[in-house]
Amino acid sequence: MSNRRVSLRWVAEQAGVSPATVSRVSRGSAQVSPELRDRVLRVIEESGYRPNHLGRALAEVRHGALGLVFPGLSGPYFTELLQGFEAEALETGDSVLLLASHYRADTDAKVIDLAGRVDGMAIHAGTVSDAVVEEVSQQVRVVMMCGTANRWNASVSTDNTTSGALTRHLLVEHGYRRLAFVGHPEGSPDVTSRWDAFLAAHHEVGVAPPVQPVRVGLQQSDGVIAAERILAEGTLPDAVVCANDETALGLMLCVLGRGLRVPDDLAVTGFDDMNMAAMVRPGLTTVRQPVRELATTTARLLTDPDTRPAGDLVLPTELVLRGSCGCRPGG
Amino acid sequence: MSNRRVSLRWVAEQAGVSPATVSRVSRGSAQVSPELRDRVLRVIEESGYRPNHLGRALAEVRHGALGLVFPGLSGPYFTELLQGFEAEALETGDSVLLLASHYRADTDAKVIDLAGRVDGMAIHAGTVSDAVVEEVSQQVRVVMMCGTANRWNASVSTDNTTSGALTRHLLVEHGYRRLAFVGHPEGSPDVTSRWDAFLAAHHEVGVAPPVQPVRVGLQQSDGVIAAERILAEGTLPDAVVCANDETALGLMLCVLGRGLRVPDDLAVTGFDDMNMAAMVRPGLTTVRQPVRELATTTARLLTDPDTRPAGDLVLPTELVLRGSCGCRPGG
DNA sequence: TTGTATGCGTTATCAA
DNA sequence: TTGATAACGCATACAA
Repeated sequence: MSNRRVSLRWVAEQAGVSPATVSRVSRGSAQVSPELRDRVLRVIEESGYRPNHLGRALAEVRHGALGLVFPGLSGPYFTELLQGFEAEALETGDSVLLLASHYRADTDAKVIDLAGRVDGMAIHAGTVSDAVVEEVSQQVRVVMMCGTANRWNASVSTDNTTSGALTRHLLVEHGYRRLAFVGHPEGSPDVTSRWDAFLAAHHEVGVAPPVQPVRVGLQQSDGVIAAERILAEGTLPDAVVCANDETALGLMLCVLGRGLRVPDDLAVTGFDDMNMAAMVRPGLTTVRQPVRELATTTARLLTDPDTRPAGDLVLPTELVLRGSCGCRPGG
Repeated sequence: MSNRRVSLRWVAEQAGVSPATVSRVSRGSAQVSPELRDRVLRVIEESGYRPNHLGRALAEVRHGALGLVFPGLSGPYFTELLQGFEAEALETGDSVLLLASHYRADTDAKVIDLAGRVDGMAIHAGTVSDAVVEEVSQQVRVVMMCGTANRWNASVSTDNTTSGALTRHLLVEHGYRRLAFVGHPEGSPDVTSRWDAFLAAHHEVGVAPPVQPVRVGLQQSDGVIAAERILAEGTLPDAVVCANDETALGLMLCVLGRGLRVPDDLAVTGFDDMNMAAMVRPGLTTVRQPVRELATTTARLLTDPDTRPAGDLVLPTELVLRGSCGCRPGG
């Protein structure tokens, strides 16, 4: 019977050995004579003994858990990040403690509390204050996702400047002159970089950028909202650069639903290269970002014993040309 | 300085009081004279002392954490479930340990391990074997999501039979005769119920159902695959009932991209009523399922001290008629 | 190889 | 009100 009263000490008594011996057998940490080993193993088997996690963690000074801090959870981006992180943590036998800030006021306290329950934590940029990041960085190993490293931790992000290459492509190859940008630059460091790259490309090429981005969130429904806002204005832009694929897809869906043609009436681009980008018609021109690798790399930095703060690690991204920008006409 | 060597005992020595007194002050569990209280508080403040989670949990025999076990993480459905659960857990100060099975072989072991780290766990149906569910149910409080209760735990699910009402609507109100079903009935209990209700409705009305469902997964890209499979066949069905909104949206996207008209050439329905369902054109006819409530209810059952296994709790669902089935022509 | 004893950081019981 | 002291369950130096 898997009675919950079975402790290591209880097993020791039953087997007629010392607690230390049971511990050794249980974790295979040292040599034990076959005879005693069998006796202990039998009792463990019959009693369904399982080492108590808290006792072990307290003695080992190790939680066997990793923390993951996000602003929110919605959308395929966070899903992929979460999935990759969790899968990687699973490999090393670590549990994953998830914390979403939901932009609540008491997030700092929650993060600090979380730090007391894990061996390391990944924090997505734009989620908690720098002060708190610094505080927990001194307590547990921390890796920033999509942000920048500080003195005590490392960071992993992807190259957002490809957003500039994409913009140049639209401006130079296709000769578009009026571009719109959909996204909230103040909302997240990633969007900030993409908007900056978007502006820089305009200046390089010598075309006037829009004075304002269309400030919406990063969900698919935000793309629909953006579309309606853009359609409500007098003249249509030549192309709209969305901060991510989700909004691009929502926007395309809405625009196509109104009978407009993409890219003929309006070119559309995204960022991420998520599954659906290749499946819609026309295919979505976008920037491929290794989201899963971002997650697994982060987890590995947290897990690997002999890694130390290595500054900012930037993963490469890649421009992916499909039909929605005007390339491969008819494709 | 937030030196990590500060233990309760250390604080006690610094303040010149007993450990018990520090504990009392720290957690406000008993009356302490203002004088000693201030002394202790000052040391706590200056040292940045924080009670060690493991020590506390070990003594209190309480983890302050909830586990969440899913098959996978992808898609808005799980995202919403996760978000709701996490938010509710946050309310009571519980941490959330996330475990995705990824359909791996060692899932059972992981689930059993998880059970040793939490006070209660929510398990999504179709994730782990009944035997393991039973085993962990005797160890920690368990609530099944979208499954059925056993002797030791409760379950929360939503009413999938509305899928039958939806099918009848298609058959009776619109007079469609050839329906297709997109989803994998053997893949999850939810889809099983919806497929069953779909078949039952056909029998009720006296129309022959399709011999086979279009067996694909539940992601948006699966909807695209399903569309291609359906279009590849000779004749188009009158309507296609998708197991969830995601696949319905993917399917619609693909079908509209090919120049077909919804619902004129092909009616489409989903299940969930996620955000996008109301935003696409035509609006997606679907069944509204209270996903977030499903999650919060589950979390509350796990959290509330005076709840006990209450059998199966079924949340109501509601038929939502929009344009994609043929209702409100032109809407 | 095996056992003893101590520490990990709290909480809680029982005296004082 | 306060302080010893014994759990809680396990790991590990150290001794045998």
